[in-house]
Amino acid sequence: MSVTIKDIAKELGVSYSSISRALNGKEGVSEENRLAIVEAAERMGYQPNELARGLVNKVSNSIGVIIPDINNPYFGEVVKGILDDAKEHGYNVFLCTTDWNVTTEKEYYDTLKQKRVDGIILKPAGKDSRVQVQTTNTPLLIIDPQEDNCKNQVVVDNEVGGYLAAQHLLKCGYRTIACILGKEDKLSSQQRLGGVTRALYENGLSLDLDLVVEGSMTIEGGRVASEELMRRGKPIDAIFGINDLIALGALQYCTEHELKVPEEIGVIGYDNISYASLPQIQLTTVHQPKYELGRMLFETLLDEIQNKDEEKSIQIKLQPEIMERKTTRTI
Amino acid sequence: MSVTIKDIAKELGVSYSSISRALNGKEGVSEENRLAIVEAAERMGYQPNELARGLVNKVSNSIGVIIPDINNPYFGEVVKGILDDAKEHGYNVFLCTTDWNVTTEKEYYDTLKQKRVDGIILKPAGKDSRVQVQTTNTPLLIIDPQEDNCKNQVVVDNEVGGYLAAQHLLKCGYRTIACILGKEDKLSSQQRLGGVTRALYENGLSLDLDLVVEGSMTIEGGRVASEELMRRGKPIDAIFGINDLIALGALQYCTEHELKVPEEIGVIGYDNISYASLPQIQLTTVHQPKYELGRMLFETLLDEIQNKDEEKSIQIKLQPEIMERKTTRTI
DNA sequence: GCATTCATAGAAAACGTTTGCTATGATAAG
DNA sequence: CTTATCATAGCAAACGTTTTCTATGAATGC
Repeated sequence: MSVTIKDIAKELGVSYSSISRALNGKEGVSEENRLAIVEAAERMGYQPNELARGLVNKVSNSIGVIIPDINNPYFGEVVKGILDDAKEHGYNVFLCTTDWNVTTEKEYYDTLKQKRVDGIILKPAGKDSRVQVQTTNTPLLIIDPQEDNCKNQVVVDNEVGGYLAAQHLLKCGYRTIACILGKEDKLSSQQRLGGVTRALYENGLSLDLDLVVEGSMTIEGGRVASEELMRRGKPIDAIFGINDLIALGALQYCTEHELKVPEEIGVIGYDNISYASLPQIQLTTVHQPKYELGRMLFETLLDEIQNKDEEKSIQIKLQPEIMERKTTRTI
Repeated sequence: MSVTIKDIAKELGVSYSSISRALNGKEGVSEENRLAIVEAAERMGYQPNELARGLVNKVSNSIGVIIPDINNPYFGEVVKGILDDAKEHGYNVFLCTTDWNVTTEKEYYDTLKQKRVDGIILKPAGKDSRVQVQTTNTPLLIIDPQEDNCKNQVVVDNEVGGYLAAQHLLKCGYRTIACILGKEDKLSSQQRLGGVTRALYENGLSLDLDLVVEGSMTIEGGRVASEELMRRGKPIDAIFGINDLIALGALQYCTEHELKVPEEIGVIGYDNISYASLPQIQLTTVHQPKYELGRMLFETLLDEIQNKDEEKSIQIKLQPEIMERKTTRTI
């Protein structure tokens, strides 16, 4: 079908080893021949077959990215970071979305390995993710890893993020803080909740577990969880949504029930997705450097791909920061 | 490194053709052997090398998707549709984003072809997209194609969408309509503008070209374009943003300049991204069936992949619909 | 003028599959 | 009992590259 190295060889009457050498810039081919070869390749529209190259080189120059939800802007931006960095290094990326389903995750994981990707970046779909880190010889980089025993790690500090959120709410004068955790991402939720607890503790307060609920990590999930929260009948000063979508849902609940934000109730989110800064929204939130995270994830994975055997371990911890806007009162 | 068909063959003392046949469910291998083979493959953790399979079968079971911007929720949802449908058919997808840059587009296009993807879905990065449709033997499906001469086509009717938008504004009593087109996507912009013109014409009005500006297809782009529009000093009843992001930017401009929406000025968008329905936003817009579009795009591409030679042509036209919300007044 | 070095170029094996062809042995048909 | 049929299984080529090894001839050194 398409033109191969052999076609060029036939055309020029040289061996195909020479073609390969010329096109890959290796030595062992005269300048004269090299010129003729690249000219012919150009003219004939030769495009190297990466399947064949991959087979012999044991390298595919592609990676897989498995995330729960591409329509959550948080992942959108992380993916964009990965994509840009990957392109700069000559890699293509297979995008896979799991909808927080561990079975789907495993299926994608297996097909990616069969495609012989050089590495995989994975945000686990659940606590009981079936993907075994140790089993694999394909480098695997986990986003928000469960254990600290991962060789390489790039994270945005969840505990600090939770701490910052609670600290800010307290500073604004909110006392009783409710939290809506993400039922799909219990690990991050717990880490952030840990930070909240610490902030409360430092201020002589403690977390009321009746005010901690779980919701789906979507706008609708946040709205539903807010209902659940209010149904418990306890007074609430402020709501901490474990991500901006949930916080947006809480905001929606407040609008629908004519609760004045930020006067009667404060709302804070997490992630700082772009819509949080719209003038109509102005959601106070905890900023995560999403795009940078994406880039660092790829850089780290690449390092692992290139130095597979080395024992070096990379541990990068990015810092979240508070974005004060209009859904929390200013004192 | 990883276990191959030959390893299994050695383990069981059979030829590797038998392994291949057994694992692919082909006939020519006894039931007894088949059982032993699948058992051994399972036990040894065999994972077929898709690079090798692809090389001989001339099929990679992967496609490429080239879009301008994954963080525009419109593309996010289209991609999700493609992803889901692709998965159901055993395909993986390479995601590529161009940032509306035709050079980047061409680079991605070439590497995808080198990766021997079975097909490509492409939203052109610009009018002078360097990707030649005819040159290729890799099936290529264009989103919003320029010419009508494409063999296969799946579109959401842009002309009708523009018509619906203008029709709605007129129905609400807005007369002088300004349009913010997308400078990156002139083609869709023009098609939608055509619909606007028709609606105006049918109502005895005509389009004032002084009220047509171009902006970047982002929220900020919409805000900037609104400034430009207002600077022209002509009275404006309503603004039609060529996508929701631009409309959101226009809305932002209105908020900042204390223009009352929808009383003093109406705003309508296009796409119906999920954020448009937030209670704080309530953007009137033209709905596009994005997810369904994604699925149909893949279905159509798949058809082209499987019946490459057939002369059959697929033409699917999906219909947009108006979503009345709060940024246009009700009469 | 001969031996040595060196750059260039070709032959062939390898990567991990699939598949057409051939060989084997058993069974069925005459 | 011989021949034809058939299911099973192995061999080897092919897919399009890269790379090691070897061969060739020119240039160099003595």
